Amino acid sequence: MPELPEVETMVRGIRDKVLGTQIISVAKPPCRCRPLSIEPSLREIQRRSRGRTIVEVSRRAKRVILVLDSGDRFVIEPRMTGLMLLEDAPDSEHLRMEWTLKQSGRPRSLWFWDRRGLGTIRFWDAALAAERLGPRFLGPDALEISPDEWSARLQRTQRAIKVALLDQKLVAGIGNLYASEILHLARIHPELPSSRLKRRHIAALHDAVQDVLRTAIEYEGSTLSDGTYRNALNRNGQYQNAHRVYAREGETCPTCQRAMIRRIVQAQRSTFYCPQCQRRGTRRT
DNA sequence: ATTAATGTTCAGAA
DNA sequence: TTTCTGAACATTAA
Repeated sequence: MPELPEVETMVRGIRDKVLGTQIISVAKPPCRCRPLSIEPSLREIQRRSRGRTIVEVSRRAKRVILVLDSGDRFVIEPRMTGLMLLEDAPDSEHLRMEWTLKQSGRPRSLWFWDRRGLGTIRFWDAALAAERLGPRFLGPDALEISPDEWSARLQRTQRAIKVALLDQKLVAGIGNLYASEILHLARIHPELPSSRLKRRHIAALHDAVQDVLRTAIEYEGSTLSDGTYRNALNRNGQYQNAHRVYAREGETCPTCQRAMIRRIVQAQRSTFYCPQCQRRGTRRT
């Protein structure tokens, strides 16, 4: 499920061990599953990355970025089930990429593990990365956008607010799970058209995004019942225990303690909300 | 045993 | 132009 908090956790988990190391080699481990989507060819990536030093480990939206001293960079997109790992993976069957790094003279492996195999790895120079990670493709990071910017961007679409929050070009980093959590905390009905949000909605949304995403990062992300997501040391996240509505259909709302959490489908994906706390109308609280 | 559902993204259709 | 649909894939729950 890597959304912003999970990807940030991956970055924090590997940064200290990876920063300043030299790349000895890059390889696709023998794995009987379908080939990893990479660009350009593995051969060219190997040629341009061998011997280079990793000078930055960062995140852009839901992507992990490894910047090399040449200015080239790996842009890793975990999509549904991808993980960056320094320790043992859940299984060896789905290891898709291995970086062998030289850390104070000794080799050390960094892995990209991905069960469903929808993740991608791109190797781009600085200019191409600036283009592909720029405003034409991705909106501002969800943790950095200001209330005014929220307002301007939400005004531009009639889609339901829950659907709009998943549009990475509008704002980058929020996924299906955190969209429900954020709207519940902000007390906004998920089907409210984005362009109809009032100033107080925007203020509440901005605060809820900050609150939910920052707390989720502190908890090292959410590990769902399928157990796929783990942090870089292969441990579970803990934020799932703090979920207010996600996957809690039928449970009592933690805010009002009265209504039952409801599940609806929007844009073919589950949305969870409290019909009591999150009203479409113009009323407050 | 089929079918539906799962966190994401993108191409192509409406 | 904007919005919607389905597909990519692997695995589990119903």
